[in-house]
Amino acid sequence: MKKSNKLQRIYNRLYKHFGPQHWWPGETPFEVAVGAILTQYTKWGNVEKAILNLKREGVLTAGGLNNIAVNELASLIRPSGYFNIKAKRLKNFTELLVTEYRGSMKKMLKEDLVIIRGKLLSVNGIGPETADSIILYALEKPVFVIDAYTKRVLSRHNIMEYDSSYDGYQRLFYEGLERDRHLFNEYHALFVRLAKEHCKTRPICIGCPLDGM
DNA sequence: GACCAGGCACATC
DNA sequence: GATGTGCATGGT
Repeated sequence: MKKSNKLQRIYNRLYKHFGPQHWWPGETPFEVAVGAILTQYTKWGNVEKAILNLKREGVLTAGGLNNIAVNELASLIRPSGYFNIKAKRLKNFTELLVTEYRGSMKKMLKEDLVIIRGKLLSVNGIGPETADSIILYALEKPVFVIDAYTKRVLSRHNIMEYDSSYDGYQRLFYEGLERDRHLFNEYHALFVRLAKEHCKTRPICIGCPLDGM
């Protein structure tokens, strides 16, 4: 069986088992991008509390975050952890958005995928996973997001060494699948669901729908 | 009360 | 290039 077919078969199995995941939770592209930064090494439930605070204060916009004092922003996002460093990261992202795209995610969306990715990666506090989450889930362009869940599932099932590089993981998907943003969106969300329910921190997966593949 | 969570930058060798 | 460390809250 070719690798490419295997990746597609895994996707088919997961989709049949779990159904569509409706990602990303967020009302606007800007909110999705903010969530991508806040969720760095942090549970989503904590991020939701921070986002609610930003909404309540009416600052969940490019202009809002650009104008608020960094220490005030830090206190609002406190529940998401690492709040001082993340406040700076949100400021850095917003600065890029304002200076390069007049504060508009729609304008950002119009630029070439590779150029956008390079600009995001040049922002202090945005690494490959955060950049790709923004590109896939906020801008709806086809990149595959590699996170701790993706790595755990693929390594548990002997498809990749856990410590392989980010690019190495991505290549696996780019070589094996159609470059389709709907597919990449659903696939990554399904990995998260699978990891949370079956491939937990313990060194084996229990009741995994991928067993026997 | 320990342990973990959807990273990233930076220092050091 | 590999390895180690700081950043911090909230749930289990």
